[in-house]
Formats: sequence, structure tokens, C-alpha cells
Amino acid sequence: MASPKPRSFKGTRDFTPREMIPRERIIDTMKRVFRLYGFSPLETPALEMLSVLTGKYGDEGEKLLYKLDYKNDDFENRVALRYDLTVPLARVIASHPEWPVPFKRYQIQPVWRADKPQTRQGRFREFYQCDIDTIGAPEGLADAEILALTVAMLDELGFKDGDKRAVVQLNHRKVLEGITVHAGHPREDLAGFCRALDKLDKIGREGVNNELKQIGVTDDGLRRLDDVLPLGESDKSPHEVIDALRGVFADEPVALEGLDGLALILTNLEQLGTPLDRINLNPALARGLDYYTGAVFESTLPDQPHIGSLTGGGRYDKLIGLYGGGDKPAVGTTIGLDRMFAAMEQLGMADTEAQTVTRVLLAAWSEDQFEACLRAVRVFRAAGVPAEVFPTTGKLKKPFSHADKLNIPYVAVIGPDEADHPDGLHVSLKDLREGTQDTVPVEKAAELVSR
RNA sequence: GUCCGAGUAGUUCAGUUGGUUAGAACGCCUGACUGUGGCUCAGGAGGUCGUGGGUUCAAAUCCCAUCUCGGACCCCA
Repeated sequence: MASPKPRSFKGTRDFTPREMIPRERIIDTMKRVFRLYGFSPLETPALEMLSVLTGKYGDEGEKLLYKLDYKNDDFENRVALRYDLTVPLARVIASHPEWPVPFKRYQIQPVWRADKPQTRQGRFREFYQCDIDTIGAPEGLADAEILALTVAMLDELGFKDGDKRAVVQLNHRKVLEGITVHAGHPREDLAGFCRALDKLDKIGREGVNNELKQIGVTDDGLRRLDDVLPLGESDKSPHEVIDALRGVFADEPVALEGLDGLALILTNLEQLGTPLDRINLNPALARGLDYYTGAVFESTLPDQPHIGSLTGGGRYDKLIGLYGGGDKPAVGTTIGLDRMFAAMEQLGMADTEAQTVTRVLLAAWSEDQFEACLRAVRVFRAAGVPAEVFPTTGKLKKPFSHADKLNIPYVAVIGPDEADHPDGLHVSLKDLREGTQDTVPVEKAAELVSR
């Protein structure tokens, strides 16, 4: 029997220790922030009933569902891999009407899309999503909390100062509705207008103008956008932008409602301690998805325009109701984990050197010292130092070479001199980066290595 | 789903109008160095040239098919 060539399914990835070590550290940081804001963990199954998923993502999205074939294929009971984390959340909420609201959860799990992957552009068939949502809270505090959390998390990860500074772009669907009407476009096609506008940073103002013309916006309408869109690129504070927009939309009550909503969110944000210079009120921010009903937001790195948004979300008050149990207001954000890692790697913010968590590798000079090695490793572990014993004795070249290849920072050698030291068990501790070596009691070695 | 390009050692690739036994670099293993990694030097292992068929005295090279991979479009995170 010929063994098949080992290969992985296209669009899926292995995360090697070298990748997982920084990845886990970043995820741990994020979870800590989520918890500080009172969001609790939720996990849902990879498999969902197909009937739960159909009709939620539109025709384009539906084609991307991974549907599973069953023997005795039973239409009622077909299943599919989850496509996102929002629909499963909606299912959970709908099946627990007794849960007190607001319900706040974070969820970090993979989702699957039967897309043609372009791995270099960061598009995969299996990828992680990280969602934070508050269900059952009206516009105001919940929106502000999501934004405050986003800024706090980005700060903790190092997206705080200089060219790594992240800024949250903020807008409101009702303001966008006002802009749509202001451009002379029918209110009913807000979604189409937003889809075109959302491409602004990708295809530029010219490209957006072309797209808008295609859906019927006139030249005069395009000119009227000049009253509004440039405000997003000005140095004005969010409150100043809102005041300017109040003037433009004096006769458009829906837009004024949106501006009131934004003002409330900003006030809450300030009281929560988020500096408003991290918020950019940007009337050009649209977000492509058409289920948003209120605030929409994205976080970007203004000095790294090629990286794209790190997080994105908004308020969606009508979506949960689609799954039964009545309308429930909701607001949330998605964190683009893969994009975040890519950004941190590009900007040199992640440690990509470590290939193992081991801090110290113990090596016995001969079989006679192997037991002493096992006693010594216990001391390191008890001190909280990740340590392991090289499994063979004899040539010390092997453990040293192994430590070198894996970037293990320390090797502790135990030979007759160390094992039978009159002052108790010693190790010869070598710092591979410095090339220095000292023979010290094992307890002392554990202390040296732990800092 | 549509349109292009590429498949040769573990990896990145070279390989001339078809012509002895298919090469390099890096990586891997061994030794120089019987208590010590990186650097250096010497040696070694590793390939049915993606797969199947065809043309030819002769195919990695030319032709056909097929599979896989990469890029562009659409869509999205």
C-alpha cells in the first residue's frame, strides 16, 4: 500500500509552536481585557443544523457553507460547519429566553467558508474569529463599552504610540441614511449606498464615485458629498464633527437621531476614561454588511494604511429577532485575529524567535548522573521554570545543539563534579546567548533562569 | 465560478536545438572536538524530475491528458 503524500487541506493551516507561542500570549491578553469589562466566555459547536444557517447570509454567503453529507441523507437533519459566530450566538439567545439581559459574551473559535482561498492575502477556508457582543442593551453605554474595550485591548497589545497607534473610526447608520438622502439617493437603497461607500479606502474617491454613479447617484449628488466626507479626514474632535454635521442635516430628523446617538456614546466613552483622540468620527465609514442599524466602527492604524482594519463592528438591533424570540438590541465587534498577528509581525511587535516554551534543558554527562538530572528538573519545575531533560546521555554536543536549534536560552549540565558536589546538587548552567557558564547549586540556577 | 503561470533532493531553485551516472545553496547526519551549541573544515545520506500515456535510437526537456500548487477577477475576514 502506497502511503499518500502528507498534505493539508487547501486553505487550512497548522500553527507551529513558533506561531502558537506569540498567538497564545496575544489571546491571553485579549481575554484578560474582555473579562475586565464583564464579558464571559462562550463556545458553541463547530456543527450547526443546516436549517439554522440557511437564509442568514444571502445567496453569496450560502454558497460558502460547508454542508456535510450523511449516509442515509436526511434532509431535516443535515448539518453544516459554522460560518460565523453571530448566528450561533443568536441561536443560543433564542433558545434561552429566560436568561437575564444584558448578556455579554466573548467567543474565540474557528469558522469555515467553502471559498477559494488566497492564503497570501490572508483568506482561508478555516480561520479564527474573535467576537465580543452585548445582547439586550439599548444604544449608549453598551456601544461605548465595546469601543472602550477595543481601545484598551489595542493599547495592551502595543498599538498605542507613534506609527503603531490605532484609532477607532466611528459612524452611524442613521447618519449614513442622511448622507444617502443628501446625495439625492433613495432612502430604501441605504445598503447599496453603503456597499459602494465602504470601498473608499480600497478604491479611492474616484472609484467610489464610479460605483455610486452605477447605482444612480447624479453628479450633483456626488458634489453634495463634499459637504460631508472630508470631515472624516479633518483634525476636528468627534464632538466638533458632530456639530458640523448637525448643520448639514438640520432638515433630516433621522440623521439628527444618529448624531444624538453618537454624542451619547462619546459622552459615555469619556466617562469610562477613553481619550477621545483615539476616536475619529468618520462620516465615510460605512461597513459592507447591511444588518447594522446604529453605530458602526472599525479600528485602523493611520500610519500603516496597507494593513487594513484590525477590528470592526456595530449595532444590529434587528438581527437577533430573525431567529425567533422577538427583537433584541445588540452591539458587538469582531477582532481580525489573523490580520492582527500579521500586523504585529510586520511591525516587529511579536516574538518570533521562540520555538519552544522550554527555558532550560538539562543534560547528564553520563548514565550515572541521569537520576541527578531528574532530581534537578523537579527543582526548576517547582520554581515555575519550564524545563526538560535531554533523554540520552553521552555526547554533550547533542543537547547543546538541540537547545541551540530551538532557541532554548539555558543548558544545565550535570556530571560527576556537579552530582557529587560537597555542598549538594549543583549544575553547570550555561547561558547560550551570552556564552557564559557557572557551576551553582540547582536552587540558585532555578532562580537565575526564572528572571 | 472565469482567465493566466508553474510542478526537479526536506526547502529554494539551476539544468543550453532532446544526448553518458540529473546539479548547487541552505537544511539534515557523521567526524575534526572522548564535559559544551553557533563559526570553520572534511565526509555522508537523500531524487521512478507531480502522475499516466504518446513521439524518438534516446525525454527533466517535445505533444496530449490528468492531478496539485501559485497569481488575477468576483466575494469576503
